[in-house]
Amino acid sequence: MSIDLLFQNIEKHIVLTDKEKSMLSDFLEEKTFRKRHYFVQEGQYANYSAFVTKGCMRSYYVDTNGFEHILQFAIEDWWIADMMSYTTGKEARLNIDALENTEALLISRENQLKLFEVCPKFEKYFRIITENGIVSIQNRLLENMSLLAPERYANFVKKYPILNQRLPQTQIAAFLGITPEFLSKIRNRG
Amino acid sequence: MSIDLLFQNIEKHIVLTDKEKSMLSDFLEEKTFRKRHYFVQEGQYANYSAFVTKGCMRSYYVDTNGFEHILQFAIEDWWIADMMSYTTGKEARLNIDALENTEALLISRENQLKLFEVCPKFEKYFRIITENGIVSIQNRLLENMSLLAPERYANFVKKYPILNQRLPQTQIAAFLGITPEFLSKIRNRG
DNA sequence: CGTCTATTTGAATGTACTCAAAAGCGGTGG
DNA sequence: CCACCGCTTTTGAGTACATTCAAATAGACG
Repeated sequence: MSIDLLFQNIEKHIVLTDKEKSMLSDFLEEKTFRKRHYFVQEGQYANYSAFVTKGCMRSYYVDTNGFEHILQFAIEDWWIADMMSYTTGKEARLNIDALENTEALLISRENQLKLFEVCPKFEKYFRIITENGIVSIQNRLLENMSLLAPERYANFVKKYPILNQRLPQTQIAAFLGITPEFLSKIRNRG
Repeated sequence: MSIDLLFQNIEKHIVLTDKEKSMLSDFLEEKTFRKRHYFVQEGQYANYSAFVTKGCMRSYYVDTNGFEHILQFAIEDWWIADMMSYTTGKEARLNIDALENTEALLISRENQLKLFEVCPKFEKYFRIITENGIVSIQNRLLENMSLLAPERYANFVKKYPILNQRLPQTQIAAFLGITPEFLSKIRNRG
């Protein structure tokens, strides 16, 4: 069962009883996204968060010149959402779509908050992974500010070797904040 | 009382009883930092988080060439910490110091976690402000990737007019990810 | 095999940096 | 009150990193 992946993920941080597992399970929806299909589109109320159990999704911002800037990739065992829309209820500014055929477990913000009331353990779990998320994006921001593109790419390969194999170069470039042409030059020289 | 500022901050998100307030109060330490003095230094175990009640602090990373990159400013009513060290217990990679004479309320990670056990409301509060923190830093990362320096500066002025008045140009430049010389050129018509 | 997309390569360009020097500003002591 | 010191800001010329645009090549997929 794909939900076991989520249970395992949660149990890295807190311990769950069978009852809590089934409670959580009741609050989730399973959904598949075919390659290129959207989970979230800019302008929508994106009140769902997705836990990927198979495949790969990405969240990205399209700037005023039409360029895409990727905030996050989510392969198996990762959560992805437009946190702004999800937590505040405002219109999403991000798009989230599937880079591969993808299976995910969805939870609505409403259900998530209910879950927190019924069982504060889950609030602890999300507090912890949100803390981890902050640390990770802070690191990324500092890397972007302090390193040149070839170094950022080297770090990316080191940190996410699987993504480097699995994703097309355009996507990696849009994550690193450089053009695909320049990434090509980095790969084939320095 | 300076702790009232914190209570007000918390009560934007959850409701506190007097008992809970005094409980929180017992877990906090009041501390002052003179201008240029450190709250956290790279290499330390930075197991305290600070809520600034007066003055201004900054967290920053010093890269291998000795350049400072500012992650966050914290004036009155803001929390600041090396989240990585605070949450994982590892050695800090950031420095945090006072840009002005500063007063802050400190909470140790240990006490914070105790507080969560005694009263899950506080875990909710920190879950919420951590969510808000993610949204804010995600926006900043996307701005850095999609905007030119003059636009980033314009947004900074619009978003933090007080900081723009209150901070020296070198600090703002180190936050925006540009050199002080270039910020000078932007300000004087660029 | 043909079409569509992704990648490679190169020349010209742009954004921001480096380095250096000058000018402004604030605090301190004479 | 003025003179000096240290620090920040300004300004300019030359340079580095990365982009843009265009065209050629390679891959993927029906």
